[in-house]
Amino acid sequence: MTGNNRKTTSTSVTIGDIARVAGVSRSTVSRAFSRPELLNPETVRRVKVAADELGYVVNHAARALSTGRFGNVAVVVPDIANPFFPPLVRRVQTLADAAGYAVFLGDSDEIADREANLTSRLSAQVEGFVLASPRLDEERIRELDAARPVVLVNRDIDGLARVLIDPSGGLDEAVAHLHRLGHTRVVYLSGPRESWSDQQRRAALARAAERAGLDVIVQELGRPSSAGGRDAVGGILASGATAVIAFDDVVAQGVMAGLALRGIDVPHDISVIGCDDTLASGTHPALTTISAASAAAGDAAAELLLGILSSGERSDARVTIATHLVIRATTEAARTSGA
Amino acid sequence: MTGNNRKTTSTSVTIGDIARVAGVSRSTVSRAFSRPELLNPETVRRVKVAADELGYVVNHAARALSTGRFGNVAVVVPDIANPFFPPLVRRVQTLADAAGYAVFLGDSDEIADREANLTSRLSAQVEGFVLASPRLDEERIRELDAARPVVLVNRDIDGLARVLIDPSGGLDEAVAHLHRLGHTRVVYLSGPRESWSDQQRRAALARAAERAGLDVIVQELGRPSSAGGRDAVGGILASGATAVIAFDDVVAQGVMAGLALRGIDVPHDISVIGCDDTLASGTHPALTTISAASAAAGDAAAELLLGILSSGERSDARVTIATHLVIRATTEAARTSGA
DNA sequence: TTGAAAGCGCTAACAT
DNA sequence: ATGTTAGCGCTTTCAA
Repeated sequence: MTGNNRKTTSTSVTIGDIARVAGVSRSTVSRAFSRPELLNPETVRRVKVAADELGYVVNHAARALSTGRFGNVAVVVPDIANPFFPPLVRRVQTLADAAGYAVFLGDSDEIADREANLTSRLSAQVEGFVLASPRLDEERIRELDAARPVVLVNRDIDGLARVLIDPSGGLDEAVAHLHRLGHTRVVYLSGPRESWSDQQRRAALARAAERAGLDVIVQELGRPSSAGGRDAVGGILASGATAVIAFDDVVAQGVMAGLALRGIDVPHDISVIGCDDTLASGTHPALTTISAASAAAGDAAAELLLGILSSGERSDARVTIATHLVIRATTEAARTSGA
Repeated sequence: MTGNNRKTTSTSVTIGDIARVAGVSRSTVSRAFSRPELLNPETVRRVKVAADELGYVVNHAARALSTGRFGNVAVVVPDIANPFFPPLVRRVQTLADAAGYAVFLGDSDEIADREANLTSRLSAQVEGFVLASPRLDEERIRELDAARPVVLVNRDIDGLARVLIDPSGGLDEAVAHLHRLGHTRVVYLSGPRESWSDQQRRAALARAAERAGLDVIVQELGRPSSAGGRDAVGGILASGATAVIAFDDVVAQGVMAGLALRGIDVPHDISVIGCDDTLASGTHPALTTISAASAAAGDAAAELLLGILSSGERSDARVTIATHLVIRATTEAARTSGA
């Protein structure tokens, strides 16, 4: 009853088919979609009716070939399974979609060369990129940007559009918090070497600690993972520190698991602070952490990119997102301090 | 010193340019890339040299237009921020990439119509789909599959390729476990109505509970979220149940948070079990849960799709992934039972 | 307001 | 082993 079982030939309906059905030329059909204001409204209507009667969907490849515009953007991340990224990806997908773009996802697995492959492969079919925490060297990023506009997240390259989560606010508060609680020595569990965020965090922490007269020991970790955090507890314990600040919440969670395994109580015996606030209060005890608002970063990045694409003008905007300390249960007065 | 600063005209180099430089025809250049075995090795070499001297990168749109093949696949999920999906997406991205496909990501935000939009928009530029936990009705999925091969995850549609995580093993064990501990009444916090997983879980739980003589009360929840779980504790408490099984770990985590807020101890006062094992031991207490291996599901789905694409033959494979109970700390003997 | 014609960059018969 | 030719589906001058 509902209607006509048209020949839904799974093979694509073209503009020519519509033209035939609607009794107009192919250019008219094309215009009905791209510049309907140039046409007689009645003609537009006829075309549209014919179009969805036939189940027409545009062939983006053909359109792209003709116009040079693909209607796609790409977002590439080092590890989509790292909880920092999904909210970010989600926002750029949502905003891009609303603006009519489809989005490619690239996961570089934290390795720069894979990222290079992805971006060069993708650059042939996207309008622009959001590169979140890229591991690529600056030169290759600049090259990419020369071909297609790039918006960076957590990477600060002069002249490119970027959104930066500034850890210093949160880290200042963390250091002050720890200091107030009587801690005098803290270990920082680092992230990947290529990570801008890690470099920022190291530096901000060093500055804040210097001011507060806190001792900070940096322990290298590489790929941020729960297992990495777990395996780091030996070193942490050996350092004599009473507090640890981890590169991110996932690592912090691993540290807590490792500590628990050894029967060491958090926060009684040792305080721990994470970064990114990706685990909410889902740990035990609830993790004190530094906010990171990855969804907000995704919004900002998407807006930047879409702005560039619609205006056609590059941007060297540098938007900065402040952080703060979220105090939960894993920090408390140091036991072993005060001799 | 390193060399020649060629005219890297960010505007694309074409096969014609290479042909001119290498002194061959355009078809020869094309063949040098797609079927080099048909050419004189020396010719191939000359072409390749010219190609990367000019910085050539293939125009996928043009290639797609000509061949009908895009070299892209799409994976669509209801919510990339739900921790079940990232590992899955990651595996399909990795395997697809290895097979030479780029991957589109679609996030339907749990809404069927958005999913429909995404898939129809994407179907014009992909070779095939992985639909993870689709919210679409069967008819629309079949239509999509008619146009492009679809591999389903956690959705069981006859005749389509699908990978199914079967909750019954884990749920049987969960019920037995609860029964053994003396629980007699358990509430099940449901997931989205359109979710095949939820339907399976309800049914499997009902069967297992029936066998064990356990009382199960289903409490509807809709979109699975931590907040939803938190808000459900009122109802849970009112039900008089001593245990709750949640649709997924995120919901379970919310329940635990809500319980903690009211000073109710887990597992002393009430036991809780999650699903999917996405939070590892990252909760407090560590969550007893039902395994789900989303990464494995991603592998299976990717292999299925790539198999279909390379063989050119549809598949109605139905691969099933078993689950089991992972006992951690949130389950223990019922206090309030036994009158 | 609409149509005709050319061309986007590539591949694929079909020659040679 | 290589060149010629036509055409994928769409947009876009240019004419009418």
